[in-house]
Amino acid sequence: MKKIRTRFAPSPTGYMHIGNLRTALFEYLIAKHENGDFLLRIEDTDQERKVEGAVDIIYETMREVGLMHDEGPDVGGEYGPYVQSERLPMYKEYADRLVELGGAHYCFCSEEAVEKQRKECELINKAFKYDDPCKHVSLEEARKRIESGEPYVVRQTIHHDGATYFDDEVYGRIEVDNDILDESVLLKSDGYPTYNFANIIDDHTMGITHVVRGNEYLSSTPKYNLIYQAYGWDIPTYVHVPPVMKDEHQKLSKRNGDASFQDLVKKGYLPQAILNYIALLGWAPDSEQEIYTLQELIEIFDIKRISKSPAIFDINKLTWMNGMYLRAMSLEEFHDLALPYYEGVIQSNVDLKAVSKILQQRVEILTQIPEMIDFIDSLPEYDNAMYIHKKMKTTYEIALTALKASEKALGELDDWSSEEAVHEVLLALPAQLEMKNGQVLWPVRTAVSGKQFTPGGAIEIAHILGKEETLKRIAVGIKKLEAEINA
RNA sequence: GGCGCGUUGGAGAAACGGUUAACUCACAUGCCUUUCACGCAUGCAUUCACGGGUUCGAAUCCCGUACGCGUCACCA
Repeated sequence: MKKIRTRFAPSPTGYMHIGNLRTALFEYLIAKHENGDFLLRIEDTDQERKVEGAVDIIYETMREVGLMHDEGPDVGGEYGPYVQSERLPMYKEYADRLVELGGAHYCFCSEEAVEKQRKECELINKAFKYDDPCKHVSLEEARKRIESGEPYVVRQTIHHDGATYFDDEVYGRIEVDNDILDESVLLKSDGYPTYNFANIIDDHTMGITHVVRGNEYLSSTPKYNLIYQAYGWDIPTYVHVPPVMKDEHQKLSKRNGDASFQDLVKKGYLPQAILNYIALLGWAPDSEQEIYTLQELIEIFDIKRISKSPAIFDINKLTWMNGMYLRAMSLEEFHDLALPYYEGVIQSNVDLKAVSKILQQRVEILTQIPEMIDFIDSLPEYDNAMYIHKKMKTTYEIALTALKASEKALGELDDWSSEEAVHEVLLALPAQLEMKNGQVLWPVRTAVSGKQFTPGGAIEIAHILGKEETLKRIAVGIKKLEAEINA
């Protein structure tokens, strides 16, 4: 059996679209599942849409996500060059050959002439199909006109009888009448190939066995097959994949302002979690497992389980999954990731590792960190009502008693190096005061944090803040409560 | 408009003609617990867009309808 070869062929637009990334993932998985090759090809035939630095974003994304290509512009390979703009002479050669084979012809029509016909079609609400007078120009004459410098394009020649079909791995057999196929431009007048053509030539000459792409190409695929046939080439295996949607009507796209891969990373999502999540969009494993490493995906990926219908991107589930990844890693790994988010919000001298420890179990996306820990540097203004907690059964009086007792007990504790010591001191209080744990700990937590919700409880927070700061905040609490009660 | 494709709960989805339609997210409730979160447990589609048909039996096969999406560029 032939070695499977797939390719990811993005245009350098400066934006790594989530849908494109998923296509790349599928291409990678299809190849690697069979120990095949995965290559990267840059499709930059549209000179007008070229964006500076866009190719680097592609490399960067692929690296971050672990989709390493075996061949490509940066790593080389036997089938190069891997950038379409560097393959120009080749397309011209193949185009000429296709003309000789009868699969295409030279066309000298002006864009205006084509446009005129298109308008007419639109008027009568008919699908546009260019009726090209140049089809009847003899090859000899055409060559003469080219020789004389007349601008031209190479246009596909289609015999409008019969039907063409192909078997897609996902959608099954697709059949269309040749009669509706438009004879589109293969080689533009600037000498660049169109996507239609470049793709075919590149995929064939690079030995691509599985063409994976969005299902918007489903209806034009028969046209491409006609070209393969004209050359006498084997038609590749087609894997058309359903789109990734923003909602039930719109695809995920930059135009809609939807998040790109880079945007998501910036928002605090992990590349691995993103990859894991998108693997499950439009594809489902034969298992109930949700969390997969890339290696596991390679092992279980099966083209047959790719879905035909669109999938809506659900940031909610990605967020959940990201939290799973965060919690599954070691404290050290998490700490390294969290560190940049402490920058500027924690200036005081606290044990950041201890902060990471309480955060790891609660953070879902990294960017949530700043607002979770903003109370560490300075005690926020807070309402006394926060001391009242129904479930904890606290009142102002109870809270005041608890704080006073805590102030005294903690004041006598000198060794704050371990959390255990603080734990021991505070947990000795409820018995002494004949209170429930929560009646002591809730007020303390409130006093030291000034927040409704905090990562970690009274003990962890007090330990992180240290003796001086903790006592200072408890004193503030006592003062506030006394004022409240006397009022 | 022609052609192509799709339609299982709020989202991702399983099911490959055979009893009560998996599982995950979300949501709700309870337990655990010093808050939140984690974790655990329970609930959440008498029904698979709709209408016919085939069959002893259909989400699964066939036909039609509706709705949605794609495509119809010297963009990819």
